[in-house]
Amino acid sequence: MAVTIKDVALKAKVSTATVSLVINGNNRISPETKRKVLKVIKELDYHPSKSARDLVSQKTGNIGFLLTDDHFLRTEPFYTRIFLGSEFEAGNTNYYILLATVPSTYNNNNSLPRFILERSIDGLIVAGKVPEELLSKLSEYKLPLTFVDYKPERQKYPVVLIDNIHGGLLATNHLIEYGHKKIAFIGGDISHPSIRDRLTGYTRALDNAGINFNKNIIHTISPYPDRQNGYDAAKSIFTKNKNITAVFACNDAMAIGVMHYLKDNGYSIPDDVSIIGFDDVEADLLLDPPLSTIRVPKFDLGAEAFKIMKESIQNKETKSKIVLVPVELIIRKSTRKI
Amino acid sequence: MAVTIKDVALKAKVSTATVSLVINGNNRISPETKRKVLKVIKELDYHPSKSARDLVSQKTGNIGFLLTDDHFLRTEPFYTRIFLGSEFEAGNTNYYILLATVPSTYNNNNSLPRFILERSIDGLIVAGKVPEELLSKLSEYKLPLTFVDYKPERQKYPVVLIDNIHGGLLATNHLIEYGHKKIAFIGGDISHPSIRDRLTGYTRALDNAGINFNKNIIHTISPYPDRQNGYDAAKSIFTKNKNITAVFACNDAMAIGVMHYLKDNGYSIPDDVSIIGFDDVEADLLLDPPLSTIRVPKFDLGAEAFKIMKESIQNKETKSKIVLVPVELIIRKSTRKI
DNA sequence: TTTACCCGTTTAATCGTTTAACTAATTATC
DNA sequence: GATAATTAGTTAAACGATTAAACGGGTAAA
Repeated sequence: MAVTIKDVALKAKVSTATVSLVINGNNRISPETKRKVLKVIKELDYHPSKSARDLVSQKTGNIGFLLTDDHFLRTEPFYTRIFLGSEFEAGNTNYYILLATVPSTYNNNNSLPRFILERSIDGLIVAGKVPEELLSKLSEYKLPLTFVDYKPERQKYPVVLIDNIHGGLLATNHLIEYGHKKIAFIGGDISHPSIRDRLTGYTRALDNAGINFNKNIIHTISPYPDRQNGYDAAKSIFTKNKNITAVFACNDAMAIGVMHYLKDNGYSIPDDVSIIGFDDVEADLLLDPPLSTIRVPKFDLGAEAFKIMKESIQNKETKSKIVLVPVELIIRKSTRKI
Repeated sequence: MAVTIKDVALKAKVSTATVSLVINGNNRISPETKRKVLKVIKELDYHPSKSARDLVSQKTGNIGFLLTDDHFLRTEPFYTRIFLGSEFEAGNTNYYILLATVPSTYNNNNSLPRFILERSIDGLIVAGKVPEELLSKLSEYKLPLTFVDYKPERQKYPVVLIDNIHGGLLATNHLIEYGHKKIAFIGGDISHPSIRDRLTGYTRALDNAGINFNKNIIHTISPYPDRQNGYDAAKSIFTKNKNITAVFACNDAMAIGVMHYLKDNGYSIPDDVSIIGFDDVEADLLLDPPLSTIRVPKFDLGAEAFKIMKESIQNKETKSKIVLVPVELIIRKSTRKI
């Protein structure tokens, strides 16, 4: 059996209360007693039991991390990186992260994750979009929440988001600085907030540079921003417009599709067309040429969400602030000056 | 304040013991009382507190996952995938995974992870190589251990490993079946068990096919199996041997280096040289040509380790069995028949 | 000298469960 | 019909900490 506070108290000839007070740095204890107790603690290699502490303090030292199963399992490790960022940040603290997934089809018949029902978390990080039903059930608990990469409708909690507008601005500015004027935008579903924001950055950059906005070279009707849709979008844009010199794709997957289309049709990258993506997925470096892009620090998103969660637990306040995590322009070989 | 067992007992007009017995499926309780209690539980939406249960049962329902900090943070997400595999498998059970990293320079002055000292795990999964000092400190606790992708010296615990020998066999057989006889092996430090095993698979396959083992086309002196070393190894082998038709690289990183060397020197892949790697990293698909390889199911490694951990907690036995997780041959475009 | 206060420590309740030991009522056994 | 065995439930201790309240001795103020 492990060493308990009683063993320490006995050996130090004090009460368990005294030991507890020493451990918790209470200054009511005389230096002498404190020294004596600490000595015994060291001798016995005593460490307080977390279970016992949890019960009496009505805290758990755990923070939940919630996402939908499809986000957890999808091939491109976006949300799992965020999760690892939270894990990393938690490693520097006294908290542990507990992970749970909910079905993306979550409805009122589904039950909440076990860690909520059993009260084994002090706060919850929600990553990515989750069903509305889940949110309303969640709000019945007085649990501190923090959202990351998703801003719920009626937002009353802290939210950590990618600075998509700035990213769109950076990418487009980069192309403009390289002398490009005919810059196509290739995006997915425009109703998705992050894609909308990236487009906003794009138009803002054009505006700032006094370049005319040409809606013929803007593609925002793909249902999902994947490689195939990037390929198709490039086809539809490039067959109708002959003098495009640069493309800003709303993410790397689409950018890769665009690259494939261009290669298949005799364009050379970046000699004929410059191209920049968004995300900075691992594969970018292996492409030919390596893809310039906007780096999204997924790890940082998770770390930031954790920090905010920790704060809002400790401050007992639920401010609804929005934190934008900065992105970074990564220049590789797929863009060139003209 | 949350609903407790007392609230249920009060409302159901029974003792808390009865409620507890009902929850835990004890058959001493009459169907009638059971129904009554369950009804109240549902009405009050009662869920037992994990903290309280943990304390009294002297279990925690948590399993620790331990690895060194450099393994956690390294770019190629090998161990984090294993971790996610364990997380995934845990999601199907009543366990949570707690993550902790230790410095790769761990020595006796470092303390053990908090979750061990505070007794907040029921078992520990150790992923990858960890310092010997850590292991000996660990063994002072009566904690069930399971190792994954690492077999400690004096192994007394279950170990989950990649079936490297079979992988080497599969890769080499594939090349042999495609008609190759002059097959180079490009590996890193041979003292590393997994590289040694892959080489063993290679030699065994040659043996089975009655092909002579030619040590001039075997490269096992690179300190670390990365891309640059792959490039250099290819240079050293190909400048001295002219009639190599295929390469088995001990991992994909080296294989990519080999591909670069071959391209830089006018070889065409797979027309002049077939090449196969090992690991199946995401980038393989984006290479030109896409790389044939041996798929290592990292996720499965973690899941398997978790399953074994769970079993050995429940069976209270510490068998020292070795589980080999099967690998899979993935044929893409970098290998061809001659 | 009495009263009040401070200081350092202890006492004892508490957190929310589980479970061994007990009890009372019913049923079975001889 | 007396006793034993079974059944269904309760009582109370325990898990290992924290912490409000109580305590007693010493000192300072009245």
